[in-house]
Amino acid sequence: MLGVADDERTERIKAAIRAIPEGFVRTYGDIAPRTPRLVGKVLRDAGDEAGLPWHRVVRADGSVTQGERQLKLLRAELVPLRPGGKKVDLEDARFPLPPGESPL
DNA sequence: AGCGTGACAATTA
DNA sequence: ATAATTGCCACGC
Repeated sequence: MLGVADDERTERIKAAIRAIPEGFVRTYGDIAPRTPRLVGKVLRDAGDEAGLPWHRVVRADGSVTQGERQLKLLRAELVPLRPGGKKVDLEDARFPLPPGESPL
């Protein structure tokens, strides 16, 4: 079995990330208002090839965690960036909360 | 139980 | 706008 028992918290986070459509982003705090660091841990543990759109997860101020590598992926998906191109325009790119996934 | 660490967030200077 | 500080909470040893 490849995927084994991820904790419910971890699984919930993965699902939330997977739910981000192309062209949009969500912040760590939006996914887990109380434990944004858990999200980072999950992403790091998952790796770049985990099937998760990790590049669509950005910080609360619109800055990205993985630098140019992530920015390139975001630009490729037409994600609205702020002048300067270093941060995401959250006002336009932030994906609304999908039904069924309410933050604690 | 304590201690250190972290793909964070909000505040203050 | 950048840097430093504090708060937060979950994980691993």
